[in-house]
Amino acid sequence: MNRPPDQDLTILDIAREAGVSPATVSRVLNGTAGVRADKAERVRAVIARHNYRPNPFARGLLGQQTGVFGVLVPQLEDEFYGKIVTGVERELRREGMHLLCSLGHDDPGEEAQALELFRERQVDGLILLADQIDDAAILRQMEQRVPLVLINRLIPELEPHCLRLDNVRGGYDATRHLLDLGHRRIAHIAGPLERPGARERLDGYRTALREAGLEPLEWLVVESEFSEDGGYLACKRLLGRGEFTALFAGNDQLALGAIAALREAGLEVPATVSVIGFDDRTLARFCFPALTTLHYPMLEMGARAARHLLALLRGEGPPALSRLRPELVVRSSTSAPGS
Amino acid sequence: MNRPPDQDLTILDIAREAGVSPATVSRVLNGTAGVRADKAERVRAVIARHNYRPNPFARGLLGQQTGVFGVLVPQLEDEFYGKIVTGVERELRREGMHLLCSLGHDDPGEEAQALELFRERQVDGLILLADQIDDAAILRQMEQRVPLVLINRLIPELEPHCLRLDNVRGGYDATRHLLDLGHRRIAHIAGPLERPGARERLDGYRTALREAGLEPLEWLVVESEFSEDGGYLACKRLLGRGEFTALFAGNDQLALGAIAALREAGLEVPATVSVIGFDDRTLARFCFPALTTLHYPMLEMGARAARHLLALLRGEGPPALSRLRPELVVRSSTSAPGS
DNA sequence: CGGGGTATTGAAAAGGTTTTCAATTGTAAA
DNA sequence: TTTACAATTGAAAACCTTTTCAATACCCCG
Repeated sequence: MNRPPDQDLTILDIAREAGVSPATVSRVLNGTAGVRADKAERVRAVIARHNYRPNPFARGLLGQQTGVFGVLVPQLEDEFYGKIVTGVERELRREGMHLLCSLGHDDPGEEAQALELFRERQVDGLILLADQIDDAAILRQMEQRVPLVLINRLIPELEPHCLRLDNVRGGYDATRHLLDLGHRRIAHIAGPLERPGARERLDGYRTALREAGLEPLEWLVVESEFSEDGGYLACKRLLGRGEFTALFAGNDQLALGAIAALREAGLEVPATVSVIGFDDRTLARFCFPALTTLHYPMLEMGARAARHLLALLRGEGPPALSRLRPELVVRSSTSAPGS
Repeated sequence: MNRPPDQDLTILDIAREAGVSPATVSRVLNGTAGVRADKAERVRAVIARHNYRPNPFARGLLGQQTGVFGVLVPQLEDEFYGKIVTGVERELRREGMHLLCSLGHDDPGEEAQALELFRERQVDGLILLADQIDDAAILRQMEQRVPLVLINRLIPELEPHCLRLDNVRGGYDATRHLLDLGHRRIAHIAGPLERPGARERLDGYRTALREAGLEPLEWLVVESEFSEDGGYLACKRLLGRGEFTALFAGNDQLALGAIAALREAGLEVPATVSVIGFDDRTLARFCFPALTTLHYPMLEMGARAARHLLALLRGEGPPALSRLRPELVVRSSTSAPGS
């Protein structure tokens, strides 16, 4: 059923065997213009018999669609991005599309290189997960009329194609969970605030506090890069500033670092301090104590990006996409204060 | 410095501006045949000025190199494969090569599809991490004269291009570590034994035992798929069979499942039973107790595969590659018996 | 200065598809 | 039966590069 194609047949061979001109075969292949039904059927039969597929290079040379999508992610060492790519791939495979994969390594130059690559290779569409490169460079891509979807980034001009997590909601839910448990003094380790995602989570945190009648205290918030070491150091800073019974970390790695710092300070998690993370990486399930966190639906995010792109390609206009919502996963790192 | 190319210049434009024929430009580009030094210099200057790059589709159409490598991995949800791909990408990027990425989803049909894709797209080389497809299908690829590297798989005909971890050694080192701690009754949860890697780890285990003057006991070994649930069930089976003070799990996930089962049975790790894993995924560092394990150098494996392929492409013949050696990482899940 | 050879160079073909444009066929109306 | 159109179809050009083959330029020697 998945027989390899007979050697390398060209459209000429198919045309000859079907008794038509190559132009007609092409028309059947692309569904363009009118080909008389009986003739089309005959051509289709020959195509199927030999499992013929047009040479992608000849097509590309004419500026046609290439059947390849470009995907840019910062890296693949973190399962986070791997899962997103997996989500993308599953959807695309179904449509017979392929994936040209590039890593940005958190470097604006490499991200730009990747875009250049994608242009040169005439990809049919782009899925970008790039923090470093500036809006202008991305917009320039758009002028090449390549459909494009951004993940975790907002460019106002491209808003309908920006797929994001509802981070405000996530920050709110995380904080709310701690409030519901009875915590009143809740610290927050934010990710780098130049990142919109980190800012949004902070916003959600503040909103939840205010809604509970608490004024957010400046000294309870520290900023850190998204890493375990960062979390460790940030938590130490917090501990030096005053007391708190709960901590909302901007992501799971920060949470792990923070837990290490708390443990080192002789504080028990969650007995003395509750900790909640964000993203729900695999290790959140296995670390000790197992981390309460907000689940980032990575596969789903990738799948949506792919479907969005396919829709654009078909000229369907972007699907109305609500922002994806993170989901609270309660494990063992949070509890009522002093329990 | 990384200026995008001026619109889309063709080799004709370059030729005209340099006052030579397109054939000469082509020769300069590819370093073929003799072009008089001064002329070559002039051409190079024009190429550089416009940052011209030949159209990859026109090249592909002529059966030339495409500058793209195919990479097939089972999936990307597990950081394991993501890290390998990252290692590959880093090396390739340096050479200006790109990555067509396909997932096999542990399905022989999808793996075959991927190979077909790679053939159709005329990739310059292949890096395969595929367990399901049979040797013959892979060897058939080889007849297309595409350089190819296999990771974690041995096909005798392709031996010089098979890049593997020294699993026997790993199994030996793991068991030896437990023996050195003073354990005598050491159980093993093996991965699926139709996988060579799993068999090799088992071999290493047995060798170490024999070397220590212990006869491997059949009932101390169970087989399981590589998953947490599998580890949990396998460990329960072991517990039903008799007593042991240490357990060597075929990989980290198995170890985690086993630890859950041990905990459920009221046995402490490592106080009552020591557990050692394999691979050293991120979670091994963070789970509780932190897992002693053998580190699989994933980035290095990917990087070597890429360098190997590049060497083949340059016709250098395969680098003499010793099998990569896993490294023991001692954490908190192992200790002397009864301590 | 002529001959033989080598080193450079360019013209043209090839590679497989799509698309334009003109030609042909078929159909319906007169 | 003829005319006017629309529906199909095919020939040929175009896309951009590499490579073959023949031609030209250059060099050294006699």
